Amino acid sequence: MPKTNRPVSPYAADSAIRLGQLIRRGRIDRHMTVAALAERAGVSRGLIQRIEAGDTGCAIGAVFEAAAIVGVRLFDAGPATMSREVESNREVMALLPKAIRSQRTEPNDDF
Amino acid sequence: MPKTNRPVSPYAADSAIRLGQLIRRGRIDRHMTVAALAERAGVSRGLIQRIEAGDTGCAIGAVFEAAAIVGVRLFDAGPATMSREVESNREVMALLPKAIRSQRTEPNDDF
DNA sequence: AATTAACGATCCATAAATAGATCATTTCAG
DNA sequence: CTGAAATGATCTATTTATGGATCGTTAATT
Repeated sequence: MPKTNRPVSPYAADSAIRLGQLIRRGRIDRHMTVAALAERAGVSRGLIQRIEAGDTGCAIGAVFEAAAIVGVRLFDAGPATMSREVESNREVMALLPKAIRSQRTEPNDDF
Repeated sequence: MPKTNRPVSPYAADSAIRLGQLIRRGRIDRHMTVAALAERAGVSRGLIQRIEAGDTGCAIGAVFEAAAIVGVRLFDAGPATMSREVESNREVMALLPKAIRSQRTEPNDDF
């Protein structure tokens, strides 16, 4: 349990917990100790524990690093294709409007 | 560009950038300004900018919160099913070994 | 083309995350 | 069953992220 926590929605909190589960599972499947994963990720043992617990305060870089090491696939792209995915999407991004003007109809809460 | 950055692997860095792209795209599709998203997520405007830029230092809770608001689907589970996904996986987790003993073949960093 | 909101970047003070050490407990191997 | 190792938890010092303000630039609308 983290010392303190900023308020987050249930979906965001659950997403962090889910990712923590995937990381823990991947680590155990690979017969790695928490300490071993921490060392390879370049972080402390305590941070790995918080990551696996789904602490929403952890830096996303540390979490993704741990995920990568234990083989958790992010956003339907493996290590080989993630870079290309990002690159090809830059073109798409370039076509989007650079600034949003009208708030139009009240922000959609439907999801 | 973030002030400072802890070293992360290309895959982790690209993953953060990819998620930032998805969030930015979702925000623009919904005609939301950066400021509007920031307010709804309960964070500062500057943080949203860093999130969309793929800054690996951002708290994962803030990133997932922004993702949720603009409708980015995480780990193949929408808001309705994420909670159940986590819950049903607790049983699976319970079956895994609680501690890892043998390093098996010492983490061979031979290459 | 002019207007003005949105954006991106930077600086500083403050709040928060992280590292590192330590201790108790659990759990696996012999 | 026993011993050693892994885990989980907690504490403090330090590093770092974040909020909030500001400024120049960009770009959408008229």
